[in-house]
Amino acid sequence: MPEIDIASLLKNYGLSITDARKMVLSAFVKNRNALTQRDICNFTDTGFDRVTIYRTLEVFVEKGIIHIIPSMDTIKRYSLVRSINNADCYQNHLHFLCDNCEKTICFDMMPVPSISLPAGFSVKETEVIIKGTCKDCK
Amino acid sequence: MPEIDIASLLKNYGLSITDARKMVLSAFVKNRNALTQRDICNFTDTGFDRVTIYRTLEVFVEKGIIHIIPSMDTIKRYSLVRSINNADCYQNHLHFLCDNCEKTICFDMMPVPSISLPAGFSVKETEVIIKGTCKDCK
DNA sequence: CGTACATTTGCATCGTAGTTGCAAAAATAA
DNA sequence: TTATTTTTGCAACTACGATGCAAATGTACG
Repeated sequence: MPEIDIASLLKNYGLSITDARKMVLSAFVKNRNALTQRDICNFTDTGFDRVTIYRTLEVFVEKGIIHIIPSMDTIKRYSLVRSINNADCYQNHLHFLCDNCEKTICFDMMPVPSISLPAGFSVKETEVIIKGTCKDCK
Repeated sequence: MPEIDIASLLKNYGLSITDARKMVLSAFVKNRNALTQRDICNFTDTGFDRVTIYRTLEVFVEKGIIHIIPSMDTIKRYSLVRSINNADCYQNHLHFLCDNCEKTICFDMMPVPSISLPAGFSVKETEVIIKGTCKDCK
């Protein structure tokens, strides 16, 4: 039963269990792509208010359940945090942006090569955005 | 004389030479960090209209003079295209985001390791965003 | 150098993503 | 079940960015 998993997942993150949160979290669990507030409102078509979705996404980011994917336009995109952290606990995220279907596909399971920076720069997180054509569009 | 360089640079890109374009381009040439429309309006304090700056940035992106840096918020950030393209003409961009001073620093001169994706995905451009603390803030 | 045409700029206006305050509703704890 | 805390929904607001159009500026050519 997925319902139970979602609810206990919320509990594990120290969040109270509400219909909106269950809905948003399962949207991410079921979907490999990045999601926007609009995606979530439209796709599931449950009648939650925009503001509720915004606030739910905000809380999920604070708790480290999802993260914001850097993007070129002015729309915030989110995806589940599934990255393999390396020995130093840096977070690495890898996403693919298809310039045809415009989907953002998560490749967090793939290793991101570490990049050495000049002295004095400390690294907390690495985001790799690869642009091109995805396998469904080619 | 920097004026002349800027003007001929515009000409080389097939653009007519106007005060607004000279101002915006020199802002990028003089600045190693990423710039927003607001940065450009505030920093130089020449009285160009917001819209003029937006349109200038748009034209510069089309001509390949600057590019949009993926970001986590809803503000568009731009920086000069200075990347070394590899043999296959992929564009690689590397930027550092300081979580203290919030500057976006361009490291386009550094090589970006190539990442192999599953079959069927073709790569046109790679954007690497490294988050952490910059050398001035540590 | 001055005129004619093309391009760019500024103003007003609009669209939309995201935010905030507050009262009602729902969740948690006792 | 009740009391307290948290979350939700509504309304209103902010800010970035986009668009249409007339005035101003740039370019090309005689």
